[in-house]
Amino acid sequence: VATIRDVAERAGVSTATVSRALNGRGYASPEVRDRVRAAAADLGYVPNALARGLKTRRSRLVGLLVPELVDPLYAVVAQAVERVASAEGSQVLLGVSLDDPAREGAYLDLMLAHRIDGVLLAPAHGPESAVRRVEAAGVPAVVIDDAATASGIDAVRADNVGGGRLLAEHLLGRGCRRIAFLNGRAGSTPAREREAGFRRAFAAAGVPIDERLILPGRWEADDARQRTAALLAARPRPDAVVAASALIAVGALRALGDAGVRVPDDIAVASFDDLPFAADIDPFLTAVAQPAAAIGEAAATMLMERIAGAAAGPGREVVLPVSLVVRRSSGADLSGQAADVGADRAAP
Amino acid sequence: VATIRDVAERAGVSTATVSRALNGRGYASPEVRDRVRAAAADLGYVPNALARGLKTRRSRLVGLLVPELVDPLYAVVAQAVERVASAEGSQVLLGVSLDDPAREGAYLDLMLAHRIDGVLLAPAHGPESAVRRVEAAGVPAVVIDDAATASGIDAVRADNVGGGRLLAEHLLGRGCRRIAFLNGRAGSTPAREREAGFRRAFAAAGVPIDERLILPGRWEADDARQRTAALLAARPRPDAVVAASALIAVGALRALGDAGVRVPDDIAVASFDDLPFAADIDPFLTAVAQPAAAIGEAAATMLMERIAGAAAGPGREVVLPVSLVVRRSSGADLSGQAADVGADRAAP
DNA sequence: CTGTTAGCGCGTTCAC
DNA sequence: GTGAACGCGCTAACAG
Repeated sequence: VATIRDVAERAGVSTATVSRALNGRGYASPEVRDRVRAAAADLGYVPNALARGLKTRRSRLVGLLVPELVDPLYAVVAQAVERVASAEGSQVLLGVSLDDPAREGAYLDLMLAHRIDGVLLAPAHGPESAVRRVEAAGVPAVVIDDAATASGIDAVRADNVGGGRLLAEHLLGRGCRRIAFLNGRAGSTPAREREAGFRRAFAAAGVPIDERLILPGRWEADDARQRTAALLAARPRPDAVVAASALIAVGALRALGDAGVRVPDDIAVASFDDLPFAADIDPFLTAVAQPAAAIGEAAATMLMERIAGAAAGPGREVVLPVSLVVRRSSGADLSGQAADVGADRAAP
Repeated sequence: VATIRDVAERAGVSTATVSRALNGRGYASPEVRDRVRAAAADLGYVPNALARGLKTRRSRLVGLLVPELVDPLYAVVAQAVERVASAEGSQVLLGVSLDDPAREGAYLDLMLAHRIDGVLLAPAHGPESAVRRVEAAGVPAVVIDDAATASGIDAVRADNVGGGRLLAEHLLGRGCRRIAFLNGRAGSTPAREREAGFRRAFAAAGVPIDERLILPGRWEADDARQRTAALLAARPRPDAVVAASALIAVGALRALGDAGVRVPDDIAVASFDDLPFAADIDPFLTAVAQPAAAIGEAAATMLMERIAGAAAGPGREVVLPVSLVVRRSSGADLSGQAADVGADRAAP
C-alpha cells in the first residue's frame, strides 16, 4: 500500500506538497499538481483515512443505528441516509440494535471509538440513555422515530397522530364501531402518538371507546398474534382492528386466519406501515404509509448541517405527513382502484 | 474527549501501562489494572480507533457493498452480515451502488481509504472490475450473488439453477406449456444460471422451448412491465410467466393488471425472491425463496475467517439451497395451505 | 509557491 | 512489572 511519502518521492516533491496538490487546499503550481496526480495514479495511492482523521479530527463517518434492517421502513431510511451521506463524501457505519438497549450501547461505543462525525439514532427503548451518551461525547445527533429529549439534538418522525386519526376515521366512516387498537410498546413515543390520533378521531365522531380494545404490546408479530387471539374470544367481538405497525398487522392477520375469521367480511383490518412490494404484488392491506425516504433524507441532511455548522442552535423537530392507502382489508368498495388520502392537516 | 494520556495521569501510570491494562496484552499487576480501569471509566475514555488502526493496521471495519438496500433480499443479507461482524468486534461500512459501476468504484475507494479489513461485494455489473481493485489492494473479499473470478476470493450465492428448475417444473407440472421467462440482465451470473435451470426442466420434461418467450432485460419493474405488455400481444399467448426477481414479478403483475388478464385464471405467475412480509399479509405469489440470512451469514463468516487467517487458500464457492413456496398465483389447488418444496438435489 | 517540522492518539519494542 | 521513546500516515503551521 502506497503512502503519501511514496508519492512524494516519485513526484520529486515533499509530502506536504502532495497533500496540497491532491486535496486542493493551499497552493500548488499546475505543473507540480499534474506530476503529483500522475505519481499517485501510477502507484494506486489511496489516502489513509485513519491518519487523516487523526489529524483533522473528522472521520467522514456517520453512524446509523436502527432497531431492524429487515423492517422495510428502516431499509428505506438507511438507503436514503446512505445516499445523502455519500453525496457529502461521508460513509455510513451501520448498527442494528435489534431493539436491545445493551446492543445499542455497545454499538454506540464502537461508533464513538471510530470518532464518527455524527450519528442517526432510531432508539431502542426510548432515546434517553443513548442520547445522553452521545450528548456527553459532544457528537451531533439526530433522533429518528422518536422525540428529542435533549436540547441541541434534532428529531425527525412521521405524523403519528395524523396517521392514527386517519385509520380510525376511515374505519369509523365505514361504519365500524368496536375498533380494536393493537399498539406497540406502551410508553414509546410512536405508540403514544398513534393512540392519541386514534382517540382523537373517536372524540371527533362522538363515538365512545371501549378501553378493553386498546392493547399495548411488543412491536412484533407473535405477540400481536396472541393478543388478537385473546381479542377474538371477547364478546361482543370487535368489528375492526387497527395495527400500530406492519409486523403487528402480520400477527393479527395470522391469528384471524387461524380462527377462520374472514377479512374484511367478518372483521376489517388496517395498519401503520405500508410495505411497498407487498402492495404491488397484491393490494390487500389498507395502511398508513410513512414517508420513509423523506424521513431518512431529512434526518441525514439535518445531521450533515450540524456537522458542518459546528453543531449550534436549538433542537429542531420535524414531523412529516403520512398518507392513507385504502385497499381491500378494510372492506372499502374499490372499483379496481386504491384510494390515497393525504393527511395534510397539521398535527398539533 | 479523553485520551490515553489523560487516563495515564489520573491513574498515576504511563500510557504504555494503560494500553496493556485495558487491552489485556502484556503484563500489569491486578492492582494497577483496577486503578486504570477505574480512571478510564471516570473519564468516559473511549479508545481512538483511528489511532489504533493506524498503529495496528487493522481498522475493525468491513465493507458491505450492495446494489440496493430496499430490496428485501439485501436488507436481510445486510442484517446478517452486521450480526456476524459485530459478534467479532467489527463494524460494517455500508455502501449502496444502485447497480451503478461508477458508484461502486467510488465506494470502494472510500472503503479502501478507511483501510477496511475486508469487503463483501454484491457486484453491480459483474464482479470483474470491483474484484480486481480489491485484489490489487490486497484486501480479503467475498462475492455475494455472483461467481468469483479471481483466485483467493470466495463467493456465496443461492442455487439459481435449482431455483429456475423448480419454477419451471412446477408450472410444467400444472400443465403450462408456453411459459415465458422474464429474465434479468443478460450476461449476469444469476440470470444465466436461472435460465439454465429453467431450460433444464424443459429438457427433462421433453417440452420444446419457444425462444421468443425467453426475454432478458433489466432487474427492474418498469422494464418488466413493458416486456410483459409486449408479450401479451403475441399469439398464441403464454399460459404462464416466470419472473427472475421480485421486482420483475411486480412489473409483470402490473402489466397483467393493466391488460385485464386474471392471475392465475388466465395466466399463471411464479417468481424468484420471496418477500417475507408480503406473503404474511396475503399469500399470493408463488416464489422461490432464497436463504438470504444464510447467504449473509456464510459470506460474513468466510470473510472473517479470511481476515483472521492471513487470507490464504484458494477461493471457495458456496451455493445455498433454495425452496419453492407454492401459492395462489400459479393456480395450484391449495386447501388453505401453502406447499413448500425444497431443492435439495445439488446443482452441478 | 514549496519544504521542514511537529504532532494527532495509540501500541510496541527495549531498557530498567 | 513498568516507563521512555518511537513511529504508523497525514495535515497544519511556519519558514523560506
